[in-house]
Amino acid sequence: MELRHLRYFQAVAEELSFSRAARRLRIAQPALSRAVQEMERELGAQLIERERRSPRLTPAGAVLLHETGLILERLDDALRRVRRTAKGEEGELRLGYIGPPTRMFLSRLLKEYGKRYPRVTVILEERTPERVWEMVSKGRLSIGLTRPVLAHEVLGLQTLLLREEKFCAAVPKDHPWARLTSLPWKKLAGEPLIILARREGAGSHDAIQSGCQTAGFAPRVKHTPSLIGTILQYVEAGTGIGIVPESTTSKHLALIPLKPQQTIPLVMVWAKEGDDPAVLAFRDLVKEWLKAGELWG
Amino acid sequence: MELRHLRYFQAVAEELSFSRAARRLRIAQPALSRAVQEMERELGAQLIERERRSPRLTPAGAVLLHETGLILERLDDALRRVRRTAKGEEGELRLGYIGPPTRMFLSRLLKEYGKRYPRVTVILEERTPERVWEMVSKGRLSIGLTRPVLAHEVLGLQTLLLREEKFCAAVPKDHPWARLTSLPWKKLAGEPLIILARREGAGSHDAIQSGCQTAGFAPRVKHTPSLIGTILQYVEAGTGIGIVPESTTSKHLALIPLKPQQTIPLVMVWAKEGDDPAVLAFRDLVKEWLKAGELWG
DNA sequence: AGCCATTATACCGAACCGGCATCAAAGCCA
DNA sequence: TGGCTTTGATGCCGGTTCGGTATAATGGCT
Repeated sequence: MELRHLRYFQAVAEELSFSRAARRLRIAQPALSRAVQEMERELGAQLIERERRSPRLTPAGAVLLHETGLILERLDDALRRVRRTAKGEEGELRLGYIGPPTRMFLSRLLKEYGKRYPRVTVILEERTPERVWEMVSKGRLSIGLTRPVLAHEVLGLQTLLLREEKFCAAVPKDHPWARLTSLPWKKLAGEPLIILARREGAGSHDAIQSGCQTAGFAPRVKHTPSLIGTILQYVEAGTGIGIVPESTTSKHLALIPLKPQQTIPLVMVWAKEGDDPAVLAFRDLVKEWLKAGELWG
Repeated sequence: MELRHLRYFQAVAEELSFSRAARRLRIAQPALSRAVQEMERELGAQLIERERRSPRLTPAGAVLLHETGLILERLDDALRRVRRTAKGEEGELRLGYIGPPTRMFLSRLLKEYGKRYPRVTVILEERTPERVWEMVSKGRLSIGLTRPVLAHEVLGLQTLLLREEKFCAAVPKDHPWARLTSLPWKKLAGEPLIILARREGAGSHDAIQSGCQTAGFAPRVKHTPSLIGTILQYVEAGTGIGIVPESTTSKHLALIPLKPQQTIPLVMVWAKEGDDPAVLAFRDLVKEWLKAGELWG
């Protein structure tokens, strides 16, 4: 199946006539007949009924016509955007991020960015920390907001530290610990813990493990859901104690910083050789806000 | 530009290597180089930087990769749907309609239809009455809900009368006429009238003209907006008297039927030779509701 | 510096695409 | 009803193009 087939089919389906469509496409009619036949063979479906004088669309043909229109239109639009991007007339910023720790500033940041650079289309992709790294290094994302991962200086990637976050214990508001201003790790020994699944953030998971080890005990992990929100649900249900970064927010729970401080960084990451002005501008905006302390309010 | 180019580019951009991509595509590497070069020439834009050992995407290339993924995915999906439609495993109902007079029943009707035939995808297209006819006759729509137009039996189209609507004068609730239960056309002589633009519904427009002519005067038309809603706005602002079909609803206005009755039909229209089960089912549902009086509540 | 891997170029054969000529079928008209 | 016209399908041919092999050029790595 090639675009040629789609374009030819579209012409025939719109004109409801092979010969008229052929004239419109400036090719001979037999070529059209053959192209449509090829499509029908490949799809194993009749697209056009030709019994009568003027052909009619089958239901399948009607579906295809509709989709074809959208696809060709979309392609046209895409190629136009590519050309304009190459000329620097517009840009695209593909931003990958991890949800919870960016919630505090991301929407504000994007609003400001959109105001300053209205011709840049922003594409958001929420992924796991590792996936963000991988996609940035492959050029699928232009910028990532994520956790550091094990071996990352390897590839031509650069990073900027946005914040060091402390870990907190999350407990119900009526829990005996709820009023504490800090909590030693060793108090968690034996408690049922709820922490993020390792595949959703190896850094976070491992930092917690190491916090416990330093305090001299092995954590009793009860659940490892994939979303921070799910951790909070478990805690609210009284299933155990959640361990979350301090940027987490919750109405019904108390967050108590753990001591000694075990932190996990939030970083911005990008490809070293990026000369995309849209990306440069975003990096600069983040640096500006970081200096002014506006990122964290 | 052909799909081949898009597929090839996608492979290269994903692998970030011509030779690896070539292996994945089971073609030789030079063919790939050529195909990408062709694209770059056609677009007048560099997509991939090849200076270093491993190629990198330019901003334009990144935009194209993103769009390519969506387009190819969409195409895949479309072909799958076409195949399934041909086998009768799923269906598509492309329904064209005019907004205001269908508002009373359309959402209820579609809900019921969706419940009875969950495998049918419904595609809605709101258009002008003429456009609905045209699209049905060309097979772009499977069913139309619209006004009759001048010469329509010509094509192989069939119709079903859903309703004869009277015309009403729309006035503010505090207007002297607001309490009347009917209003003779001739009272409108000299009044500033607000009626729908002719291109949005020649039938409606002409029926109003003929109502005035029969009453022996030429209407003083003040505005002809393209939307019924706009007519209501004008009337609320005290700009004049609106003429609308009785199916119009408004909180702030009074609608007074005009006498002698000048009516405009609402019809369902479809292609005579339609054997699409999804369309058949819809027609039957409408007939059923029409008989039971459920269409108009 | 030399080797290896990767991409670009040159050339060639084969496949494919489109054009022409022709055929079969269906409407249109007298 | 029978010829005329129009439309889509089929067969065949020539030219373009697509992909493969061989090879050159380039850059990274040891």
